[in-house]
Amino acid sequence: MAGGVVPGVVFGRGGSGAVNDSDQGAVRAARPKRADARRNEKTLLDAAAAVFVASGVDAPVRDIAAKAGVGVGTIYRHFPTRADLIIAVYRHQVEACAEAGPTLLETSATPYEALRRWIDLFVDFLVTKHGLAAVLQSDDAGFDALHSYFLDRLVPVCGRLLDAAAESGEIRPDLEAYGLMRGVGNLCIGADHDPRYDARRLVGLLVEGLRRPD
Amino acid sequence: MAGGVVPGVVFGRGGSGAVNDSDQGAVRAARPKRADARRNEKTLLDAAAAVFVASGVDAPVRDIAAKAGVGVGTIYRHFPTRADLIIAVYRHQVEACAEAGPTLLETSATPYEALRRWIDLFVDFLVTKHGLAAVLQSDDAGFDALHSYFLDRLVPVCGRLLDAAAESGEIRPDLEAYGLMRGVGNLCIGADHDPRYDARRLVGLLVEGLRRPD
Amino acid sequence: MAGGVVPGVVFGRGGSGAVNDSDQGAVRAARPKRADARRNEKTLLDAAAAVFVASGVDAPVRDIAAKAGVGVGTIYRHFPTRADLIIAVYRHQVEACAEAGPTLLETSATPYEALRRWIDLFVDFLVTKHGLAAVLQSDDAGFDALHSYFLDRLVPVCGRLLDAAAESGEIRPDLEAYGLMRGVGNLCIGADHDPRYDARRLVGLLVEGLRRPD
Amino acid sequence: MAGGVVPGVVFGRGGSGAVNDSDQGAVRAARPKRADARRNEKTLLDAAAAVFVASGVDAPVRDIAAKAGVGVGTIYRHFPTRADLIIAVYRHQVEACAEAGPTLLETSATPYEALRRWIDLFVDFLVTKHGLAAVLQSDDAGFDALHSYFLDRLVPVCGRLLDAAAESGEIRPDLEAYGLMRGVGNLCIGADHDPRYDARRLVGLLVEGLRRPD
DNA sequence: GATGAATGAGTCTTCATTCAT
DNA sequence: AATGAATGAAGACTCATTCAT
Repeated sequence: MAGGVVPGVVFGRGGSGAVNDSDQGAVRAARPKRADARRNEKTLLDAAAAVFVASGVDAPVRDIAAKAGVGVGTIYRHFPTRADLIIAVYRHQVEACAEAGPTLLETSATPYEALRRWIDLFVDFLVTKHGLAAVLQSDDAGFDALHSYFLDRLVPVCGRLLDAAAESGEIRPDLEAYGLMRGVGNLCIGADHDPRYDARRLVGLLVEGLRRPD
Repeated sequence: MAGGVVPGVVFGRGGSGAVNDSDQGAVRAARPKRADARRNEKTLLDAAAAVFVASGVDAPVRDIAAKAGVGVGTIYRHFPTRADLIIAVYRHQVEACAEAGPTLLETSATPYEALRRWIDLFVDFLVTKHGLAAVLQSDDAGFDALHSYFLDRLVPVCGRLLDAAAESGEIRPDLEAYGLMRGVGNLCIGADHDPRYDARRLVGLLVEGLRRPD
Repeated sequence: MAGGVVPGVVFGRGGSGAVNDSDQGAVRAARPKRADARRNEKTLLDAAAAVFVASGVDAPVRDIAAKAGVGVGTIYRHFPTRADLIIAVYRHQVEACAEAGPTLLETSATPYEALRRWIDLFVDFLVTKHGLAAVLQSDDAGFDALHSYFLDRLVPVCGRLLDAAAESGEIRPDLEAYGLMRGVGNLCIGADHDPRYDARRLVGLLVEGLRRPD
Repeated sequence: MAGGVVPGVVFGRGGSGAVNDSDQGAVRAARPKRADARRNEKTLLDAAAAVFVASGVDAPVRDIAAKAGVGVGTIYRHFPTRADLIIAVYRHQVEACAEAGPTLLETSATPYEALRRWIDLFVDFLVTKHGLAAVLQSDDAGFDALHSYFLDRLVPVCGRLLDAAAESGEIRPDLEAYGLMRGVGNLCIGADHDPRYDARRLVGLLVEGLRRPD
C-alpha cells in the first residue's frame, strides 16, 4: 500500500522544498552576508520548534532566543510577530500535509479512506505540537495571520477530499471542510499532558460519524 | 416528549435548589449580616459570569471587580482562588446538568437517546462559556480544583449513560466517559466568536460515530 | 535575699493594680454594659499577647481578632492605633518593671548590683516579646506613643539607678539612662529565633563595661 | 599611628579592588556592550544606597528604580532578589572591613587594641546604613543569602581577632565571634535618626566589658 | 457596641517589545 | 546585522482601615 510512503514524505522536514526561502531569484549581486543570516534563521526555527514542544507555542520569546543562542532582537528581526514565527516553524509540515491530500486521493481505495488517512496525518501533526491547537482557536488578532495560513493551506485540501467522499456516496454531503478542520483541531487540544485522553480515537469516531446519513 | 422539560429546568439558574445555599433555615443565632454579603456574592457571580463571557475565565480580577462595582479584595474574600470563583459561577449549571442524567435515562426512549440528549445539554452549557472549555484543559495546577469538580460531578453521570447505551447494544462499549467528556469539551472551544463553527453539529457527529461497531 | 521576691511581683501580671482601668471614678450612673466591654478588652489583650509572641508585634490585625474571637472593628474601637494595643498589652509588665527599680535599690547590696538586676528584669521582659524590641526602634510616627510610654516610664527609673551607682563610685558617671535603655533594648532584638545569640550575656558584658573608669 | 590609614582605605569605596569587577582584563571576545550596562549598574547601586539610607533596605523596588531613573525591570535584571541588591550595595565595604582585620592585627599595639579598632570600623559602616542592621536580624528566608554573606565574610575575621586577644590574656576567652557581631550589629540599629543614641559609645562599653574576667 | 464585609492603595514580579551600541 | 539592556504595562495578592448593619 502506497500509504506507508506518505508519512515519510510528509514529516521528513524539508520534503517539499523552498517554502521558506524568501530570496530565490535575487537579481542583484548576491549579498555575501545572506549566508549566515540563513544559517541563523535555521538555528532559530530549530530552537523555536524545540521550545514549542517543551513549553508550548506561547513560550517566552527569551526562552527561544536563549535556546538558539541569539539575542531576542534577532528573533524580532526575522519574525516580527509570534504568528510569523509559528508559521515558519510549521510551514514545512503544513505544506507536506497539504500536498499529501491529492496523493492520498490517488493512492487510496476510496475517497473516504483517503479522507480518513489525511485526517490522521493532520492529527499526527497537531497532537505533537503542544499548544498549537489551542492557539489556532485563539481569537487574539495577533494570530490572524496564523489562522489564515492554516486555513488557506489546508481547508481547500480537506474540502476536496470531503467532496470526493460525498460524491462517492460514502459520507453525508453537508459538512464544510472548515468546520471539520476546526473540530479536528479542537479535539487535538491538550492531547499531550494527558495520557487518559486519546485524541486520535475521538477524531476517529468523529470521522466515523460522517458516514451515517443525516 | 419529556425531554423538553429538562433544559428549562436545567439552565434556568437556580433550578436545582440548595447547591450553593449554605444556611437556609439555619435555626441558630443566624448572623443577620449575611443578608448583604449574600446579595453581594450574587452580584459578584453575575459580574464574573458576564466578564467570563466577554473576556474568558481568566479575565483580570480587577475587571471582574469593576464590573461588579466592588473592590478586588471583596472577590478574594469570597473566592480565594480563581478556581473557586469559576466553580461558583458555574456550579448551578453543572449540578443541574449532573442531575439531568438520571432523569433523561428514565424519560428517553432508549439509553442512547438519553446519552445524546444529555450531551446536548452539556454542549449547550459549554458553548456559551467563553474560555471555560479552554481552561478545563489547562495543566496549570491552580485549576486542579476546577478540573476535579467538573470531572467528579459529570464523568460518573456520563459514565452511567454510556454504560446503559452499551448494554442496550446501541453503541460500541469501549469508550471511557472521561475521554468522551474531554472530547466534547474540546469541540466546544471557541464555538462562540466563530459563526462558521458549529460545535453542536460536530458533537452530534462524534456521538453518531459511537454507534458504529468497531 | 529579697531579690527572689521581685520577679514574682513583677511578672505576675496584675501585680500593680489599676493601670489599665480607664473608667474608675465615673460619676454618672454606672453604664451597665461596661461589664462585658471590660471582659472583652481582657480577652483582646490576652489574644494580642499570644499572637505577638507567635508572630511579632506587627502581626496582622485580623489574626489578633480571630484569636480573640471578635471582629476587627472591636479591636479598633478599643485600641485605635497599634501602638495603643501594644502599650495596653505590656502595660502591666512595664509598670511592674518600673516599680521594681526603687525596690531593688533598697534590697540590693549596692546600687550597681541593683542596676544590674533591674536591667536583667528588663531584658527578661523584652527577650520574650518577639518583635517588640525592634518596633521600639522604628522611626515610624505611628509608634511615637509607644516610644514615649516606654521611655517616660522606664528611663527615669533607670536614671535613678544609674545615678546611685555613679554616686557610689561603682560606675563611670557619664552615660545617660536613655542611651543605656536603647542599647539594652537593641541587644534584645532577635534574641528569640536564634539560639546562637545570647542577649542576656551581651547585656551583661555591656553593664560590666560600665564599671571601668573612662 | 598606622590606624589612620585603614579607615581611609577601607571606606573609600573601591578601595580593595576587584570584588565586584567580573571581567577586568578579559582577553577573549570581551562583549563591548558591557560598558553602558556597567555604568548602569553603578547608577543602580548608588541609587539603591541612597534610597536605603532614606527609607531602609526594604524600600519599594519602584522607589529605587525611580531614584536611579530606570525601569523596575532593570533592577530585576541586575539583581534578581533583594538580597542580591543589598549584598551588591554593601559588598565593597564589607570586603574592605574583612580585609582590615589582619592588617589591624599587625599594626596595632595589642590584639585587643586591634579588635577594638576593627569593631569601630564595623560600627562606622553599619551606623550609616539605615535598616541594614535590622534586616540582618530578619528571619525572612529571602534574606538568607544576605545573612550568609555577612556572616561568612566577617565572623571569621572577628573570630581571629577575638582569639588573638584571648590568647594575649587581654579579654575573657568565652565569647563567640558570632554573638559579638550580632550584638554589635544590634547596637547599631536606629543609630541614625536618633541624635540621643550613641551606638559607638555603647559598643565601646560592650567591648570594654570583654576585658573583665568572668 | 460589635461585627466583619468592603475598600483600595501599595508591592511584587513577569515579559513583550524597542532601541542604543 | 546582532545583541541584550532597558522599559513599563499588566496583573496578582495582601492587609490596614472604614462603615453599614
